[in-house]
Amino acid sequence: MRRTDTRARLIELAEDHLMRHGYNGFSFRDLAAELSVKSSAVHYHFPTKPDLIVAAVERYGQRFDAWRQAVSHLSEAQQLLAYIALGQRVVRDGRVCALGMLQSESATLPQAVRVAVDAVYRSFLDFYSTRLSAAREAGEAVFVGESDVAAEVLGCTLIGAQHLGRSRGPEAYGRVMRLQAEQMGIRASGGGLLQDCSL
Amino acid sequence: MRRTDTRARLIELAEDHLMRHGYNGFSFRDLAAELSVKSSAVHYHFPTKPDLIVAAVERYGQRFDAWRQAVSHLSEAQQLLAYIALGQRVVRDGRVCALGMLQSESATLPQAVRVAVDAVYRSFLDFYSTRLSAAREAGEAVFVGESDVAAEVLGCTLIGAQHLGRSRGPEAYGRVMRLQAEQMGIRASGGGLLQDCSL
DNA sequence: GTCTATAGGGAGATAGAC
DNA sequence: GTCTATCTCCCTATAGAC
Repeated sequence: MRRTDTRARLIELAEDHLMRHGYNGFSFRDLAAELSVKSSAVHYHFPTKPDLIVAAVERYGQRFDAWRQAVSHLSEAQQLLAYIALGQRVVRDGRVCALGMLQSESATLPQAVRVAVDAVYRSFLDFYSTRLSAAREAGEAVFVGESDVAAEVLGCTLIGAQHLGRSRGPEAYGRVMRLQAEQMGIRASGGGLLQDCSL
Repeated sequence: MRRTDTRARLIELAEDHLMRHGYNGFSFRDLAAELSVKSSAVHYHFPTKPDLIVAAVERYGQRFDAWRQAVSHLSEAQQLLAYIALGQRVVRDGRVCALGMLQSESATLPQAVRVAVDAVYRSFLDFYSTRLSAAREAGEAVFVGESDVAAEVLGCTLIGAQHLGRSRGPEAYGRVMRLQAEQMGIRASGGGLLQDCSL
């Protein structure tokens, strides 16, 4: 059977496997089986595994950029809370942020993948940092020091909470992030349901 | 060559590999080579890989208990700061808390290992929780809500910061944990060098 | 306790037919 | 674009000699 969208499907599938089992937790054969093709067909589209993963990570970054765009109409604090809520849905789905997964595997990753992860990580940090900074000025957040560092703190806690949430239930993620948000004085002033900002 | 301490050495080695590359990041052959024996000798001491890892995790818990004992003379806040400082030395050494590593792999772990990790995790959480609670009463910490949840927050941030520290340098760990400690109002009142509490 | 030898399987990757 | 077939390597694990 001749298909034209295998390449795109592979990137999607790879992203999902990455978030569930990490770089070393799945093989080309696994992906191939789910698309009812052989692993050699996968190698046709992506000669090596790093090639595929880099593509998946880059797409992950693009999707995040799209998400940022989609929630940009919300208040600063609401955008942060929306991302935290998004993180919980990911955990409920048995997954973890792809960057968090890859970061924990960083010592066993091909260099090309590490580089790609690093680039996308900057996007995420930029989001946290700019929102936190603006939120503080708008009186929607209270924290000390540079917003860049506060952004790192928030990111670390979120990743840690996702790992925790997978082994001890999604409620653990909720508990942790709720308190952390409170500690950073993140308060939504505008109202509105965060559940609406999925994607 | 006939040895009597291979079993103990294997547990030590396994712990180290666990902290560097995780459960799926090393093999019996790797350990065997480092002890200049064959992998079948490893299987003699530990029939299966989960057997070895469970033993390593349990020993990790025992070492942590010993560490708690060793720092118990310090003030509550100092004990917390000592653990945070210990975490940075681990990162400088290219490693990560074994529990943090295993937690991120949780989806691909044999059940026996997950159970062992869970048990030891409770030790760590108990440490955070009791120290935070006592520190708050002693005016050495300021945070809202239950100390159990604050403990989870601190633990998540620390694990996340260790992963971050490995991919972006140990200073990142320091930045993050310094701010997080500050946010939780953790202040050492007694003085004294934290560097002394290595173990 | 450790060895050699080996079974049985899965990984990433390639060659050449269709 | 996808297939079959195959290579090479590494993994966990076992049997039986020393």
